[in-house]
Amino acid sequence: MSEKPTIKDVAKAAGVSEATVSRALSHSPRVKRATREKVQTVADQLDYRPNSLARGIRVKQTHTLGMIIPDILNDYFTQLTREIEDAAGRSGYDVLIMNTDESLAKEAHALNLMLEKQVDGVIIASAGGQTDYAKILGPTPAIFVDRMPPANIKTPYDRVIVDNVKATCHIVSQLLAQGATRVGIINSAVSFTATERLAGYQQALHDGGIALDSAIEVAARTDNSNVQQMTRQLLINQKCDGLFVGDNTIMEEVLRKLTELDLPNLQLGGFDDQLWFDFLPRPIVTARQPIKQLGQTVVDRLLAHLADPQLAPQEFRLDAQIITRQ
Amino acid sequence: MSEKPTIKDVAKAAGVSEATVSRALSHSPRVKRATREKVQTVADQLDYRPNSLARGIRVKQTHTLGMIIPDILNDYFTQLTREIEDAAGRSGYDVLIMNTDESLAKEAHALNLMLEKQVDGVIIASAGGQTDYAKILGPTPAIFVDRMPPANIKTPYDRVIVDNVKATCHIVSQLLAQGATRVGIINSAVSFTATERLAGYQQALHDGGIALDSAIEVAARTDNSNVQQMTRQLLINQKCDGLFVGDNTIMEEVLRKLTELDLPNLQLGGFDDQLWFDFLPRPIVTARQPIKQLGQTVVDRLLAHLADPQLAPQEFRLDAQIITRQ
DNA sequence: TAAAATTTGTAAACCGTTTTAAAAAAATGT
DNA sequence: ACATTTTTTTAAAACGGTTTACAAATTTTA
Repeated sequence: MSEKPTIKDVAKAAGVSEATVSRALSHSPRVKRATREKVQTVADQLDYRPNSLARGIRVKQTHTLGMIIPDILNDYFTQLTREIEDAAGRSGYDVLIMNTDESLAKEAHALNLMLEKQVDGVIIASAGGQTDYAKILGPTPAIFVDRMPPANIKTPYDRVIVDNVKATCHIVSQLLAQGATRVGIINSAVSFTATERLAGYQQALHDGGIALDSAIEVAARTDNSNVQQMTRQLLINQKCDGLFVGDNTIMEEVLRKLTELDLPNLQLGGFDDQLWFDFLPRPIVTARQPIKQLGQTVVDRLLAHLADPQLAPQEFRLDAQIITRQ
Repeated sequence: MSEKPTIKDVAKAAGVSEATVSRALSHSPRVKRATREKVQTVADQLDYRPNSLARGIRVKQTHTLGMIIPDILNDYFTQLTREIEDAAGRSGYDVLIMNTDESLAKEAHALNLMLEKQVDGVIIASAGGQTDYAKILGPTPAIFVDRMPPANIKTPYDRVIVDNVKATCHIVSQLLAQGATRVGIINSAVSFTATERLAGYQQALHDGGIALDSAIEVAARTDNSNVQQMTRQLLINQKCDGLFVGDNTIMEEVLRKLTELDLPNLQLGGFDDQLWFDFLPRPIVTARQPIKQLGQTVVDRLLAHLADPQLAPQEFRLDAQIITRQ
């Protein structure tokens, strides 16, 4: 009871050698049926569970993938995580999840931990920064999803991502179609996706024949109070009648501010869809990402790289679905 | 490049023995400063990272805790996970997270995986069912949080949980105080917390001098359409002017149904607080759990059990905070 | 029935690290 | 300078599995 049984204990109890137990439990064909059954029952009875550390060190693979997400409180990433877990599970792989809270230090820690635990491959939604992933990862395969590494750093990895430019362009165009004449944007300053979404915003204004107004275009997020202040700035001072919000977490602060301001005619749009947007008193135009497909693609490609390390890196762009409410 | 460096490579490159490298990198005092520095630079230069599987098998601990949650899409559990990760990190422990999607099969798989990976202890929010945790876990310490194992199964483990009875009683009493005269309940049928919340509901009615009406009291959840149907049943057919909702996920379905029904005078309350409840057109009375404190307690106790396996199991009841809006 | 082919079991090597015990080197005391 | 103590380093033995090479047992073939 106080010590975990090892393969040795099972072998002794079953009256066979350790190697036989190993073969029996891994369903090797080179063992008599009667023997296998005997070993199996003894193992069950002892509650024997092979030590995967010992196995991993010998066979040099763990059938485990690492997944690094920047914000476990963000619904988008939890949904993505779930889909990736599912897809990996279907292929017999388990997933180690670590959250970095958008911190580079935590990301480095998570990456190190996973490599030390000898994951077979890692899935990264980057926290940004100038990390040299190739140097850290060494020969371990990896793939990026949603949050890419900075563009100035060369990476030999696959990238799976939604077409942010196109989707944002659609959303903003929709706001205009719904009657907005002056659309502002609140965007997160740093991330890879933010840059693309800004481009989509600009594209939509251009397509709509609307001159860019630098006063309403640039908006960097630093903290929550900042967002509320910017909301006021854009909607009251700048008199915007349309607003595009760059992501989930910013949207929450915007909505909070909107409960104070009385602006029934504002046309609101944002990236990432949430279930509860349906319950709000005001319709929001959103981009719903094909999360299941993203997850499946990520896992398929990573496993393909495990099977063939020579596989050339590639970028996958999927289309988001635009949700208009009323 | 194509092979990961081992301690042997470092030893050879530094011109010392493997044992010395091991000591140097683990900051053992039994190594000369000059030697340590030399080893360190060689290790850095080779991008050497110790194989934690190999270490784990030798030292018989991994400094890793496993955490099993029943629903990664449920905000409550992601918040709890984050707090537990933080608390564990402060004590030098890492956390392996696995999601069971409320499935007993996945829970069993997750538990097995963690034990095979030799986690030092496991934190469980149970998916219910009649699992004999003590048998599965063997000598590995564990602790339960929020979702307890079924009451008829004896477990030698700590339990950390909010006082569901008291909190629910408060919420329902508040609904009554706000003018409700006939309060219904929609509860999840199976879980441990559901039973307690039902008791709290009954208590509040009793305290308010209101007779129990079996027609509105019992409500089991099976699937989503079921919830919407029950909402209609209680609010229209049974003419309830107050409603208590047993958890997060049920609340979403109730709110969806409420967008169809025109019931401005309904007094609504539910367990678990969400940020976005603030943005809804209707105020909701909720119980906000002391998640940070729950997480810290869980980790503290689990680590205490690691240090002293003899420590007697204990139950910790924390109070939830009742949030009334307007 | 002997020889060959096949199946099954055994012992030993191996994976990468830590640790124990012993040896080597350096420091101290006389 | 030599004996003794102290500090560093090393070689070898774990840790718990898997796998390989090989021997033994069994079955098939001649």
